[in-house]
Amino acid sequence: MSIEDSISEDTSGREPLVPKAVVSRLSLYLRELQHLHRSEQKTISSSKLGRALGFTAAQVRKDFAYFGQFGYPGIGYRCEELIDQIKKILGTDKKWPVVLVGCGNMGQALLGYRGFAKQGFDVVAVVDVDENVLEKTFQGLKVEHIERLPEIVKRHELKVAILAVPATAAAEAAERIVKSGISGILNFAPVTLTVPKNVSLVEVDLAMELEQLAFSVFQNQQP
Amino acid sequence: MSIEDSISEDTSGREPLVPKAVVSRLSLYLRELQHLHRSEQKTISSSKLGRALGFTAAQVRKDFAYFGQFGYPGIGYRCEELIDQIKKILGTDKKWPVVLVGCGNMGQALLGYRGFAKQGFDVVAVVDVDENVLEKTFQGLKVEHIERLPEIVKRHELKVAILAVPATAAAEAAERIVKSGISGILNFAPVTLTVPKNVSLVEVDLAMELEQLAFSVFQNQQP
DNA sequence: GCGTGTGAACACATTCACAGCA
DNA sequence: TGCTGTGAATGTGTTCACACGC
Repeated sequence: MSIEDSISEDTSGREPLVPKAVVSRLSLYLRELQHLHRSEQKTISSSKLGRALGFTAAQVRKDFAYFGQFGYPGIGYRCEELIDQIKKILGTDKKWPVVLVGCGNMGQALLGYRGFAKQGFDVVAVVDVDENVLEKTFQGLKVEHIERLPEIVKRHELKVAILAVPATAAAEAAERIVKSGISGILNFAPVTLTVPKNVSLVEVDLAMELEQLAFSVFQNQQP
Repeated sequence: MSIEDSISEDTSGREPLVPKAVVSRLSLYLRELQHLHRSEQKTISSSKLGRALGFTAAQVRKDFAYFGQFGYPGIGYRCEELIDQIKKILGTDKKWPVVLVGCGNMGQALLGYRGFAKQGFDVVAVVDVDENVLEKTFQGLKVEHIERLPEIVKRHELKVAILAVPATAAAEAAERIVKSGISGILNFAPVTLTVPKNVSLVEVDLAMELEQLAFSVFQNQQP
């Protein structure tokens, strides 16, 4: 999860700022709604949507209420309409070109992952420093040297980078990314990065997720 | 993050139950402490540890206080000692053998990821249903048919499975996993799984993480 | 002085419960 | 009747501020 606040700088402290927890549920709602939409389901009530995801009906309604009035009393929410609304809120109604930094084991897997494109994220360039992968082509993209990053960012008007290098190389890579003019980093390296506060950061640490699971299993065992 | 509570069933409602947010920070503390330990740093104060991770000193102290008194007034916390304590709390002071379910693109990457082993998680078996990978060997492990799961679980006394199959196959795979006696699933498929409440679930949806990042960038842009 | 542990105060998030609309 | 939108009440998590130990 993001270390930074998900919300814009609180310069004046007046706006009714959306809680970060709400934003993360928005993605879950979107995923479920897209699933319903594919199943030809036209509308859904807050209680059913909540049940599917493990939330209360009140929470579902309140979450949406932060952004406007999308529901129809007596009916519920129209799936397709709500999908569009959430996408607009998240900013994923438009395509996001992204650059992949690091083309090792994890990087190559992310390149092959079809799930990004489905939500509007297109990997349009790949950079690395390792001789072994430089100039090679993966999924139709030739790996360029990380020095090229500034021009790549400009050329594609990139805002977001996916960082998938070894832990030891992460800090330096992050600095290069920031200097290239990127404003958001999805970090897979198990290191706490320091970035300027105008740059957003989301961290995914797979070992940490397993630790959380281990703890949970551990608890449920001796009740 | 887990859909289930990270905490044991609230059967009687008396224990001072640890907030799930605390547990997720525990993993972050651990990562940072291990980093400090490798840098020969013997002790650390709550304020410095907090600053490194973006938390307040009070929060750091309160988090640890849920589990006991680990600090030394005037000194701080001894890194090595605290590492051991946190590992004991998370349950990662012992090795956790895990089974990987799904050996496609993502599964193979996870198999090659060295970060799991570093925290005590060993992938000891791999299962799938796809003819193309069955019987093949990856990272020294031969892919077995998912039907074998029950005996594999028993043989290695497995508690945890990593689920990395395509979305369409996830629900069925999860059911097989549950039936095989596993009590925790780390799910990489972008689907909401339904599991018995004695089974823990942690979800990692990479597209969702990118959505969160997109939103954050989107906000920071028009201030 | 420095730094922990902790009750009390505060801020934030969730749930309740009901008015109002289709 | 069914379901949304929302103020009020509750519950949970975070920060403050200070007593105490090194």
